[in-house]
Amino acid sequence: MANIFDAASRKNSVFIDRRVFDPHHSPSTFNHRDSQIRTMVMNLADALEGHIPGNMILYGPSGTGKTAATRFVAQQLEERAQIIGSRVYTHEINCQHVNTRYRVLHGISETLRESGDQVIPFTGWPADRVLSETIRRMDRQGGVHILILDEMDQLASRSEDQLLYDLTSLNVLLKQSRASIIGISNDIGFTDKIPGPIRSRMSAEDIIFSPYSSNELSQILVERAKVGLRKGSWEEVTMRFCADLSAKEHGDARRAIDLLRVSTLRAEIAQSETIEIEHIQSAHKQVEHERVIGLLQGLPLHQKLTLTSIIINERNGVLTQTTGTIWETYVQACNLAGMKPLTSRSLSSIINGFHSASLAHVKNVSLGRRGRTKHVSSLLPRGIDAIRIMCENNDAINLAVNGTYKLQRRL
DNA sequence: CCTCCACCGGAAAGCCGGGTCA
DNA sequence: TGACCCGGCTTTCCGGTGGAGG
Repeated sequence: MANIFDAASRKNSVFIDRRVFDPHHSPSTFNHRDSQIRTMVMNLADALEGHIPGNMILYGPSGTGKTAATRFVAQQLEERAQIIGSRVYTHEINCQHVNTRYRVLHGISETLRESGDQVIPFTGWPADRVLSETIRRMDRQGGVHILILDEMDQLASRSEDQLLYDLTSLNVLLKQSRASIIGISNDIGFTDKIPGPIRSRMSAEDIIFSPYSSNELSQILVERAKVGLRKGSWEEVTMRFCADLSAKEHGDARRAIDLLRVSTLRAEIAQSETIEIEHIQSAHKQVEHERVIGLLQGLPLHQKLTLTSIIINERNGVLTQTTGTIWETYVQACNLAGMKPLTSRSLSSIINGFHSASLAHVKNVSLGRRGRTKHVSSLLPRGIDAIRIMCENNDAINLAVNGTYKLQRRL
């Protein structure tokens, strides 16, 4: 009797090693970022002799290899330190989630916890106490600590200035060890948000990562394909197509690699032995749809109501949407759902958030005597029923959408 | 050239739900 | 059990502003 898993047999899989398509995979060699890596190595070599390496800040859009290059260099540094018997430790903190003074210090401290140490709670302690515990543990370990702050720009709000102050003063407070910072940022203008005194204390060297060109992306994809895909299942020309598509939109290597992964899955589903252009095209569509659907499902209630208002306005033929017209529809929607609307100030921030998430195109415009505002239009891909997705399991939105539709039609 | 609109957006403060600690 | 702390979200306050129209 046929087994239901027969068709899904991996025997003829196009993949031979899926791990190289994992977003966290670090390749054993690192190409196309030679000058950046050289600069990092020059700075960090000091750590091997027990000196304090210069602080560095790596700038560049996402998927330009900042994190991967840093991990690569950090790993090589630790290997080298082990060989020559010098004490160098790297601590990587992703500030996307670990984004407050308390959490960052907590994160560093916990990597240094030994048996017998008190477990620092996720909240509750005064942050100063977490700082002194962190310093105690760093000193106990000794050597040089490299603190890698990934997505550091997420910290640059008022309340986190204190953290940057703490970290740049570490070498004054530490007695038995040394510390140095590698910041990684998507936002090139983020140092401007840091107060001058802290910026000058940090005196970091800037290292710029620009988006990969189509050529570079193509070579990266070929490198991965050589390791991860069965020989004969792919051609350079299809990798080129995949790279061109990615370079045109973002130049993000991570997304390009993921596109190749999904394309390969598409080829497997179609029981094709080779990856064809059409697989890449349909994967491209699928990846974009999944990104948007994920975003929509994860939106908080008022953001859903705001986006719903934008879509309703659009469907009702409002040609140029401004903050004002969205606000009116949004207030109606809230009333119908029996909810208290947020202030227009909050709505304005929500709309800006849609722009960053590429859910809407937002442009500041001046209408002269008629004031300044934003022009807003949704960027949702065709074929996605955004309102239906947002309505799932949400009575408030259902109520607001249906009511607002009826109301608008009557007008 | 000046006014003035309809917002913008930074800063600060408040609220609230989660937590620790003595 | 009350004082205290953290962090996310929100409101409040308010100075700022591009450019059409007078």
